[in-house]
Amino acid sequence: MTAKDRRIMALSLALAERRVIHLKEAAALMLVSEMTVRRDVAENPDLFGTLGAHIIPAGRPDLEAPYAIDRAAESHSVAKRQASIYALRYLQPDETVFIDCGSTLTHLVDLIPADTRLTVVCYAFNTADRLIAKPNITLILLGGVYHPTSASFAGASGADTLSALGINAAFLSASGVDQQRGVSCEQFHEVPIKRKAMQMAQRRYLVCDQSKIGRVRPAHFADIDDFDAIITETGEMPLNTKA
Amino acid sequence: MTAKDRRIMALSLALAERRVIHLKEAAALMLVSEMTVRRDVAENPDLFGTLGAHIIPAGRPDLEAPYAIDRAAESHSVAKRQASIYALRYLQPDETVFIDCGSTLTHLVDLIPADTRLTVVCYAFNTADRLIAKPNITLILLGGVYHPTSASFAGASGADTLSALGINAAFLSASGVDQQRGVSCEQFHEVPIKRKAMQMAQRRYLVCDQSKIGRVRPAHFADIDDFDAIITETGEMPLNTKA
DNA sequence: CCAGTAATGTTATAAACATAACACGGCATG
DNA sequence: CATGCCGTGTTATGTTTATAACATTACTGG
Repeated sequence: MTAKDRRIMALSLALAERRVIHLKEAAALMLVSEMTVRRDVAENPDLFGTLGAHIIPAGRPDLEAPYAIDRAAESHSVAKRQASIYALRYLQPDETVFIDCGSTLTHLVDLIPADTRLTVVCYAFNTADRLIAKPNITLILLGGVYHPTSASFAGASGADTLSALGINAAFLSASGVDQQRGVSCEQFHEVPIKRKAMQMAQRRYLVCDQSKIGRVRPAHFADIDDFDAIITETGEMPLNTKA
Repeated sequence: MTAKDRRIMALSLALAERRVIHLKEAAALMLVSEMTVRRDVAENPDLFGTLGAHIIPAGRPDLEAPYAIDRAAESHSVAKRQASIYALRYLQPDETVFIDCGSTLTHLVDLIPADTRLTVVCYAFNTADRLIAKPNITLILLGGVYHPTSASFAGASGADTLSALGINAAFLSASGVDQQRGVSCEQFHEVPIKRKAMQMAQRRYLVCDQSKIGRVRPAHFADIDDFDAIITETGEMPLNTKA
């Protein structure tokens, strides 16, 4: 048993350093046949996964699910992407911007050119994840307790940190936008951060797809004319008739 | 040009939802031949990468580099893993623990069983990343400005948040441990958080490999007998003769 | 409308990969 | 010291993937 154990140990180790390792490489590494490595991997599905002949760490629940176009349509990802393309025009280089959580704004992050220098404040894990990969971004993450439903962090210190920052533009997301009942989201814990970010920002943009218009969700956080513009897949609609 | 553009757009979109997509699936999705998708992918190496017939988002600098055993040996990963195995014994279920940044403790995180319920406080991105995947962990991330060198966040609010937490055990890392000159790390911004975490914790463990013993690094943050134990690949050495 | 070029598809062939079947050696247990 | 199991390697076979060459279609500028 011990030789085998050593192998799976070594393989986990190698995978901790690199994210993938090729079957052939792994076999050469521990001086056994590819077949043996295959069997090791197959026997430990909780540890290892595989993409063709490449061994990867386990826990990629996204691999199994076939990509359903309807699911993508349902989630309005094309609309979100398009809205983000419009929103990108409001993102000025060398500024400090706040980026809200939610899947819409991850598209915005993806669209930021690699050479754009920017300071970004965020509180969502998936947003931070993408920003870390970009070399010219200074990232400020608001911490707190992690909420899996929105992949975001929430806590008192987040709003505190925000108060000490000078923010040029805030990009907010919402899952409900109603003329009378204002702008709302699903999670209450997002509200204090959204509000504080809007308060601190010079410019406020709401980015969402048209399907959100007319909907009301539980957590209200702003009125429509608190924003300088609402940006959807059909373009921007200037507001701020208040000021 | 426009049809092609639409395709790479759609492919980016699909990859934003799932992390990988199979060549065949992608071809079916946009109603072109696999060959065309191959060419699309090959023409945009800055957007897409490939693992066999699986298309993945670009920016995996770890793929190209062949896995060098010497580099692994150099980084003492086996020793770190072993030290973490010993450290795991001090991790009690249902407690609140602090986990420091640094590659050693990412091993500890990897070793936490999936069914262990735990509240974990951390401030390193790679630590948080691994913890999010674990269902029974409540994660508290200390935010702040991101420092790429240590993949960690630093800021005043981190220490503040810590003061409001009750921590049972703190697992610290270090890159220098010297009998006379105490325990030190590379980055000064880690010091306030390390100190506060130690101050708040009931039990304090230093986890590092033997190569760190006798070394002194720039940022001093504790003395040796501030710890309840120092845990290395050879096992734990109880201390705290102070108390 | 035509030539020329870019984009896409098709096919052929080689390489890589997956899987099953069987062979060999060690090393426990009776 | 045989028996049988376990771990491992080898081989054979079919499938998938990679690449290049060529055929077809679509698009462009004149």
